[in-house]
Amino acid sequence: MARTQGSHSDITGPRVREAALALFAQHGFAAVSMRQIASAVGVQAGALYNYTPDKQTLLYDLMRAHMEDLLAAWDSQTPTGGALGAMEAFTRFHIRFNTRRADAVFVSYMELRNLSPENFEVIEGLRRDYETRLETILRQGAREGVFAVAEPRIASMAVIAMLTGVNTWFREQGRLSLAEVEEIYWEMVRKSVAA
Amino acid sequence: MARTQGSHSDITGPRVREAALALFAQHGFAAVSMRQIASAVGVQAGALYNYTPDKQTLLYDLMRAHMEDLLAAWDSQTPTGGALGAMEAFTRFHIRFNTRRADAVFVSYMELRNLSPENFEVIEGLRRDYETRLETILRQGAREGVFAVAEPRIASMAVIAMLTGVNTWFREQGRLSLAEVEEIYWEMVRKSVAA
DNA sequence: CTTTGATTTGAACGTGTGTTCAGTTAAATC
DNA sequence: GATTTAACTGAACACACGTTCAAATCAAAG
Repeated sequence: MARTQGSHSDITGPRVREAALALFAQHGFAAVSMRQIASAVGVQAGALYNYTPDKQTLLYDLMRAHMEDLLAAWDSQTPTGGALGAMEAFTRFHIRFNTRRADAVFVSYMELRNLSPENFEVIEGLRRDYETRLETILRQGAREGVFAVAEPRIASMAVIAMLTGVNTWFREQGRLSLAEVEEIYWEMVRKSVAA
Repeated sequence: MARTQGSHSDITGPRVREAALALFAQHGFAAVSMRQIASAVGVQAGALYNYTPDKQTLLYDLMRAHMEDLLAAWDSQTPTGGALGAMEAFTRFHIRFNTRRADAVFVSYMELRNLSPENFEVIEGLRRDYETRLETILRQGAREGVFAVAEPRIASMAVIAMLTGVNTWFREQGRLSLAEVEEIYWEMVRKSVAA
């Protein structure tokens, strides 16, 4: 045998995904060609097919990886302080995680309609899983008497929509630091679900 | 002279815009061809160029019309009851207006990157105008002592993000009526900015 | 140094793109 | 009914698309 499995592959594979993510975020999935991605990586278009069976699967893999990272990152935390503590942890986690991966967040939201029905179901399921994490906190808080939410499922979607909105305007070099942004949003979130 | 200006034109023009809006919302601007739009209207692709100079301008006109409708509809209201009354009016207005024009809202948010720089500036300006309407209410409420918001501009974006999120899950035939949805969101919004 | 096979190239495939325009159609005016 | 002209067709333009694959390349193993 010659050449251990994946020598350039170990480098090119990630670079393909990085370039695709950045380009998809900037121009949209449909507006980006395989040749553009290849050019950003520094290979010919044909070489991409060593790393993905097709363009659609490349998108799907990016989105699935992002959603699984998100869930794994949250699940690796163990918030203390009851429902209120969990709520604060979730708020700060969501803002921090999402602002650091703006491209992946953007693509995972904007390009859902470019997924095949089966792939869409998987991604949508992961999104629902994430929402359920927050819904569980809200229900727990209602039992504890610290939250008053008429519809925990809808409240969880409302809070997530509000927090994800940070990505549309936040810039690392802007007037407000990430810590300040967390503070502002945590205050609003806290009050919005408070008993 | 023969034929008053625009006979079929009066009918075909709006139909082109309707078809384009629906298709852009469903598949995305870049993924929709002029031939698809023409086919939905029942004409050949060439005929579309009687109604738009090019595909890009068709998108721009749809987005501008939507944003101007939004601003005009809000400005035609004259809320009473001080800042709190205005806030409630804004919340209910935004939900009602946006759920009824889901396609236009979706396109106006998702396809910003497909606008030319000049066109983008115009649409972004209209969006800022709308946010400023809400920001003004928040500042007024702070003066009145009924609201406590550290950053009115950011709070306005947070509230709008939360309210626009309704569009991602609300269905006319769903479990909750629009009135119930308004109620749930108004309670959350009210508390989130309350003093 | 030769062998091996993973990796990449480069050209080709059929199909679709936005846009243009000479020519056709048909409705409204005189 | 003849005339006018807005509205539309249908074909063409040059170019770009995703994907395939035989051939070339080249780093590591023997």
